[in-house]
Amino acid sequence: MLAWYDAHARSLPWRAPPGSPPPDPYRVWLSEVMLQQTQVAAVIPYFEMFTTRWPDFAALAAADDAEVMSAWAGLGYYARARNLLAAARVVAREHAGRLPGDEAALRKLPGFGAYTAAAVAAIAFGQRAVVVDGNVERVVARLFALADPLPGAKATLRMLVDSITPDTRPGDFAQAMMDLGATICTPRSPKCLLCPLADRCDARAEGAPESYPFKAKKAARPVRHATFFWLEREGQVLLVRRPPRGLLGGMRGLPTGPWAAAPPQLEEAPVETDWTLRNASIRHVFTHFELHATLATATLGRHIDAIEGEWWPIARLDEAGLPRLFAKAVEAMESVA
DNA sequence: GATCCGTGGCC
DNA sequence: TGGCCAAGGAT
Repeated sequence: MLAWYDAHARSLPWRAPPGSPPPDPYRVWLSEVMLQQTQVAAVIPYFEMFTTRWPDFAALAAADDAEVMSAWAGLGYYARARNLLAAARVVAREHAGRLPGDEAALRKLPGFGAYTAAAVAAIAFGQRAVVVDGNVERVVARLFALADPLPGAKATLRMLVDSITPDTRPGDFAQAMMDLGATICTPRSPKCLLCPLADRCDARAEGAPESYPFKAKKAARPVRHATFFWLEREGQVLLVRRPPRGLLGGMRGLPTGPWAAAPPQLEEAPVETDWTLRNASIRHVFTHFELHATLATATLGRHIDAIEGEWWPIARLDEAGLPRLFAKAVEAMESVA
């Protein structure tokens, strides 16, 4: 794997060339958090923006929460951004601005689970650690033709990864396994002819490597319905800050009514006024449900106040840091107008 | 262990 | 078209 990595490693903004000293732990950490459940191509522009604006732990620890959340907008899984800030502040305050170098200490920081702690320990600090992500699970399940389905097989897979992890260049080994999974040992149509492990791959010997790993079936995704309220006043629209936890937690958004099994129409409008229900429909797929939203619009005169939220210039909504769901609503309004 | 938590790309 | 998947973590 190391020889293959020396020849075929992907060049990525957070990565050091194979065999060279480890890169800046801050950049390794930031990239690993962004890469959680997120593909490389989606991460690269966010990584460049973040490292330009906040080049180290001290800068990020001193940043405004709202600016960091806005910068993360569109990348998804917003708890990552909240934990990112919390971890940066712990590192700045309690660890003299440096990430601890061992896996157990890393694991205690917000946003560091088993994978991220192992990956940072291996890649940024050269520690031997068992790094298991979705790519590694797939590669190893195929290599050993593991018949047990995920997620139940995770403990077995971790033992198998441990059994093949070397003492030397553990960071390069981990990245080699992940590169292999991302480029060769892909979920569908794996490119076995290019794989350095093809000779010893049990799944390939069986003839259907793409059938691994076996997985339990997922539950069907229900549909929920909501109304988004577009309230205008003098070229501005009302935005609210969502609660700090839960779905899109801590992000700006349009006021919405309840998200229910049936269209809620004008329930929980931010103000009692003459709403117009539009027939523009917004569809957005989350991990566990699909949302169908309709828009209700209204315009206020200048003297109505005492409404919770921020009045935001409509012409500058692209700067509001709206998650995609609400950005879609803005697009729908632009097409209506 | 099961659920919740975004978004975009792919076939 | 829609189901699946992606460098997972928190509760």
